[in-house]
Amino acid sequence: MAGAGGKPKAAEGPPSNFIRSIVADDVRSGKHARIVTRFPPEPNGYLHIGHAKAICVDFGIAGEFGGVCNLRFDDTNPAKEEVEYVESIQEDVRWLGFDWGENLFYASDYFERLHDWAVDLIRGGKAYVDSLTPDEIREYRGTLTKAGRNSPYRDRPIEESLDLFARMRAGEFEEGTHVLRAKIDMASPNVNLRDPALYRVRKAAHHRTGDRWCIYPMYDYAHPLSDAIEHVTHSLCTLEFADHRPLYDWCIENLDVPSRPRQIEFARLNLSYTVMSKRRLRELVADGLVSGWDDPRMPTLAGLRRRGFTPEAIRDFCERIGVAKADNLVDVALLEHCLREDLNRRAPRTMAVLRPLKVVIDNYPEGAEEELEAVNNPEDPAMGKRTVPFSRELWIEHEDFREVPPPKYFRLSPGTEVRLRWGYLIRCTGVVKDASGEPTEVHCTYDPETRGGNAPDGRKVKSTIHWVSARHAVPAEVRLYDRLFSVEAPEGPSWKEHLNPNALETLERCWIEPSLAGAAPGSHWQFERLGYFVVDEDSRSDRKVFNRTVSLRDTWARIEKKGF
RNA sequence: UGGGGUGUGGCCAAAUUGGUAAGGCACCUGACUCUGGAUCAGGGGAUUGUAGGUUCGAGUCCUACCACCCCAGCCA
Repeated sequence: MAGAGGKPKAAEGPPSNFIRSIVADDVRSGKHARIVTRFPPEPNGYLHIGHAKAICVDFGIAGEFGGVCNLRFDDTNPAKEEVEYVESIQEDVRWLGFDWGENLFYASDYFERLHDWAVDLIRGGKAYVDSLTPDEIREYRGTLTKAGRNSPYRDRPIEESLDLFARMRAGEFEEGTHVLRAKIDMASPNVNLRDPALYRVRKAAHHRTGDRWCIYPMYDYAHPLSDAIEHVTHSLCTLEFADHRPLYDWCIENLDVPSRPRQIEFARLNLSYTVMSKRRLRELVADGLVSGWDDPRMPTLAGLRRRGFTPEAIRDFCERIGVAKADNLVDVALLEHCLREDLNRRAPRTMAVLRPLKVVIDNYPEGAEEELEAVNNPEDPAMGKRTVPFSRELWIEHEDFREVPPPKYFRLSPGTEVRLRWGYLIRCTGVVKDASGEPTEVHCTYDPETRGGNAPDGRKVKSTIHWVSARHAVPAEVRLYDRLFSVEAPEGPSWKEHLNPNALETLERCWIEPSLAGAAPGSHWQFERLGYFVVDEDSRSDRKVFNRTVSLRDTWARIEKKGF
């Protein structure tokens, strides 16, 4: 309780945004008894983190106001859609942490009703069958600055349109010969209103309706009506559909629909150092530039999941970026921050050596070994302790030794003493090098009095390094991932030239501590001082593969970068 | 040159009816530390696209201008 006179603390809660305000107003005014939104993916590709933003907005708003969010597949174009995608999309939305309950729908569920409404439009003189060719239609449409002209078929008798439309449905016409158009205004400054197509002939098998239909509704017609059928109150979509809103409203106003949804547009997410369009992601997959939709370098949810991202981190990210109407390019560093914050809490710490360098502790008895106690997560004592084996020969990280240490380098070098994490203090006494001068073996002595890491005489050491006992180490493969592109905003026709060639580095000869031998695929671990890693599905029981999800913040890397 | 949308510190993004620029990320410094991790404390940085105007007072209102994004699929 705040003391008398204490200033009221600003209410913590989701940051305000314009959509939340609109919905809150509508709830307050009693306009809607219950809020309904929908997430309407087209099953023609995998979901990416841009979709995650939309999902969080759609489900988030509904959830906040005690409403529901439907998952509705916008499957009105059989030529591009596949069941593989409807399945992956459901998996990804569920993985992200959202539940549509019983509300799984398909626009194709409404084809019959949509068709009947189209007939109503024709009967009312509000739509007509056009028999111009696609090229002619384009020509008649005019340009952005010049009005279009009416099709010669625009005023054909209603009965004739009705007959033609019925025959389109019956499959009597080939694709491109006839199309049903709304009769609106060929001179509209908004080209979307220049008698937009409502139905086209498509003789392709649909993944749900098979070959029952020869005509398919266009997005601009199917979407508002599907929303109305589902009693969606707020139809949230991205900015590029703002120009379509008048058409969205036209459909609703000209038909006897069961409810009046409202479309609201917000800016889509752009992330630095990656691409976000399905077209480009599909191209990366098709060209073999990545291993698939779930390549850990991809911004797809499947890729991020395999990379080791958690749904919690992604949701947190989506909340932090906000919702507005300005074009944006969000720094991927924010995503990484959210990830580290989540993984720091949940990932047990372990030790793994990625680029091994042998250390021999000369004064440690040959053949001896012992178990050292290690804390699993200093952030969470409940995660307990484990034991790690120690012996005379160890692997340490190659970069943790420098024969000639640069300024401010605190790690091992001839004469210096460091702490082995959870182990002893060791002092470097010598180094063995190969013909090219590369260190191959470092010799040290240990101080038996420092077991566990502390010196009885209180002397301090400037650095603690990780290690793995050579005799006990388990071999593993580690895949180091980095950002997919080397430029912030890969654009233009040559966008693929900016792919980061170092986005994947595979290390085949890594050593992990024995406790990691049974790590389950998908489990998250911190390799101390290195980063967060996840067990990849490519792992076999005798050979684990780890993906680096994200590195730890590396102050030394920054010092070093500035220093030289 | 038509229509729609947007412009707030490097990147996102708030700001009840105009009242005197939140917060996060990034960056820098210090403290602490058996991860150069985490954590904590502090700091730099905005004439709110520009120019005018209204007002005691404008990011919020008015005018003009500039910049950027989207639209001419029988894609979504």
